[in-house]
Amino acid sequence: MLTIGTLSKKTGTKVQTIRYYEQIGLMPEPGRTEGGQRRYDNAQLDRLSFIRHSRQLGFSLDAIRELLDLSDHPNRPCDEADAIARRQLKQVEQRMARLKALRTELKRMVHECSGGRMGDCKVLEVLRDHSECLTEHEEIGA
Amino acid sequence: MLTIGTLSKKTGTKVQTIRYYEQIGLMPEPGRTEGGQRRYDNAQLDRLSFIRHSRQLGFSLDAIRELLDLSDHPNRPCDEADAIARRQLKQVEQRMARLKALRTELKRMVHECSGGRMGDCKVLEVLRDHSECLTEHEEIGA
DNA sequence: GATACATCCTCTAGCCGCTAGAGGTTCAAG
DNA sequence: CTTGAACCTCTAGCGGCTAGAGGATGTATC
Repeated sequence: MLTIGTLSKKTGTKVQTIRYYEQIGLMPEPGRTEGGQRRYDNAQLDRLSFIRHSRQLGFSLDAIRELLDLSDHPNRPCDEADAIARRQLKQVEQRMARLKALRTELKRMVHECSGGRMGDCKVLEVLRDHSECLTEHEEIGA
Repeated sequence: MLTIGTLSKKTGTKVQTIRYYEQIGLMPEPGRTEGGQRRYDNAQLDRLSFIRHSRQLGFSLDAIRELLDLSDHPNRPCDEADAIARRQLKQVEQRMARLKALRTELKRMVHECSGGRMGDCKVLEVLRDHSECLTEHEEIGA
């Protein structure tokens, strides 16, 4: 039986985050001591590790919820889990493409700035005038 | 004189967002009609374009605030603006590196899954067991 | 001048995924 | 039996918006 603190250390998840996952129904309600403190078993440790690892790979909590559901039905075909992972891969690739465009533009800004006064600063000039940009970039909320 | 709706269309910023920028002090309080509706001039249009473009390049609202301040002092040396842009470039590069690791891992997951049942699903297996990962990846909050 | 109706106003609350802090209780070691 | 670290609940906040309720204004047309 693990305390929430031990679980926290074992999985690298903050205590508050574990309670948060319980609150939103991602983690089940654990048993309690007489005094009301949470006690976890190994199944719950595995579940939290799964969640944590999925988060590291960038899955949303909603996607993780789906994956956890799927993993409870070992006899169903696994296309669905596969589809979720593919979706995530696609998102990562899109984000990378956007960042690449940003990087190009930022690099250009920084290179062209040769350390004069603000009035002639290339950085500020580029920010003022989008038409100076070579690439399309639609970051915001990515 | 522009209405908020016109400003919204010209800059591609939602009306609510413009009001939000005013609320947090990023946009100045504009003039008003007798009836209390906002009216904007060209200086404000330029300022919002600057903000919008900076957001597209991934700058935080705080960074933009600094950049706007700097751009009001054309005689100061431009190192500071330069530094902010370099910082942003660095962040973008870090994010890209992280995403690259994620992509590798996700690709592997998806490739190894050959469409059996959930019980044998490689996707779920990898998520269950971090030690199967080849790369380090510490996404979460990136 | 009346009417219609698009656009504007303020205000509140919600999104994601946590994180922090106040103020109080429980547990385990010595 | 005392200490003090770790636990508890609850509320509020982060960034950067976004959505909706419920009402006022502005402009074009008749």
